[in-house]
Amino acid sequence: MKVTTRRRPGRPVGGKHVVDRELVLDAAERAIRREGAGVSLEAIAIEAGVTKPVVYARVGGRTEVANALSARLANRIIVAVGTAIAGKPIGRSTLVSFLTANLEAVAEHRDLFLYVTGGTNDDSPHRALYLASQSTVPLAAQLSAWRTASGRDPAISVPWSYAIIGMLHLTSLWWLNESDLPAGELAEQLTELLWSGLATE
Amino acid sequence: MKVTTRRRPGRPVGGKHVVDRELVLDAAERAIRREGAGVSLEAIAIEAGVTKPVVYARVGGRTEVANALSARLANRIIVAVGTAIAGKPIGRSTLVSFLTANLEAVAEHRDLFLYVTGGTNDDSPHRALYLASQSTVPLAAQLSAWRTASGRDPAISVPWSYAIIGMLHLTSLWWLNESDLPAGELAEQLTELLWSGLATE
DNA sequence: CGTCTGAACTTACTCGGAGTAAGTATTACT
DNA sequence: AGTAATACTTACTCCGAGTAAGTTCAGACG
Repeated sequence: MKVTTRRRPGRPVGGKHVVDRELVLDAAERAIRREGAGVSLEAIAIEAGVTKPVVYARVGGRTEVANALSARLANRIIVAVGTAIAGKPIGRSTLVSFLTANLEAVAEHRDLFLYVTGGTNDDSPHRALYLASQSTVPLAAQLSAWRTASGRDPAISVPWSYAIIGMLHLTSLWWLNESDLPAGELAEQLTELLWSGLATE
Repeated sequence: MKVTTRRRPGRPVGGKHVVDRELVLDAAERAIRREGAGVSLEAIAIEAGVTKPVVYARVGGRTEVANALSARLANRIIVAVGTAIAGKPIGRSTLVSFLTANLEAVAEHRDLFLYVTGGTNDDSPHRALYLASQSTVPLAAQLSAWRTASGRDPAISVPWSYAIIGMLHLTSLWWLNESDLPAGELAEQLTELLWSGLATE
């Protein structure tokens, strides 16, 4: 006999949603942890204790799930980074903290990061941008304010933000898969490039 | 009556391959140009004038096709960049040329770039790294030689290469989709970051 | 010259996942 | 009580990846 007696069709007793959007996304994260980045929507639904159409009703199809998880991940990273550099003035050591916090956050949510970056559907370029933009917005704001404060052109901050996020993105991917450097060390190396530039001076 | 009488089953008259690997990849590029990054293998096969199993025999499944096209794209970029900066010593203006050539090459092969970066299958993180590594290898060699020549630590050049490629990668994506800056201008902005760094000095 | 083996294809599947239509049980309203 | 709306599940369709089996031609061997 089966352990899990599947829920019968029909409205559930109590009349209320059996799971809400957040619970579906929680389930999605667990499913990703278990099965890797290639999870099917059905697996996510089962993990949430419901069936596919419920997932569609709460959050949407594959793209929407991925976007929602992107938002979650971006948010966690932003929070982690925010607390790591809270109060510090912009400077070299703050940059190290920023990068370290980023790397550590990515490592902590490894599977989620791979799921989100490893586009499982066609328009993953768009999602890559979507994910990136969530991270770039606050970063660009910071940069812009900083440049303005030091009397330099702030217009450059948008492309610079994409540049920095992209740099972190690929470096993280490489680091997670093929390197065993400590996060702090890699952060230091990236800081060297980002803060001082290539120039020999 | 049909225009194209489909090839009959059986060995073709003449007994030789009707298309080789390169022709299949050419067809893949055309198919991508026509249908965008979401092309099916069947569409590629038809474009090549054959059927799916031939594509499998010549180059392989989706992943292999994507990898092969990655290699092509990476190669073209490397060549374009190589001729753009041939002979020039490493320096700020060479960096501008490097970045401009990269951006222009990516723009020229827009669809291919989106196909390759927009992983259509599960392990696109791995392919992203694969694509990246092809670009990073020569770059890392350059950087390493340069750092050695100027008496500095060359070990840093691998992560730096990934950093630079990643930066270019995401910036290109953003530029292709949501910006209309001239390539040279964006290259100038990136150079400012990459050469001089964030530091105010 | 006929036959047999292997090469180079196509046809025709299977398999799995995304997305959707239709059915069923419960609640809420009149 | 009877009806409408709600919140599910079942049971599809559709499409693409990948593969097994069938078909035709070339070359070798008698």
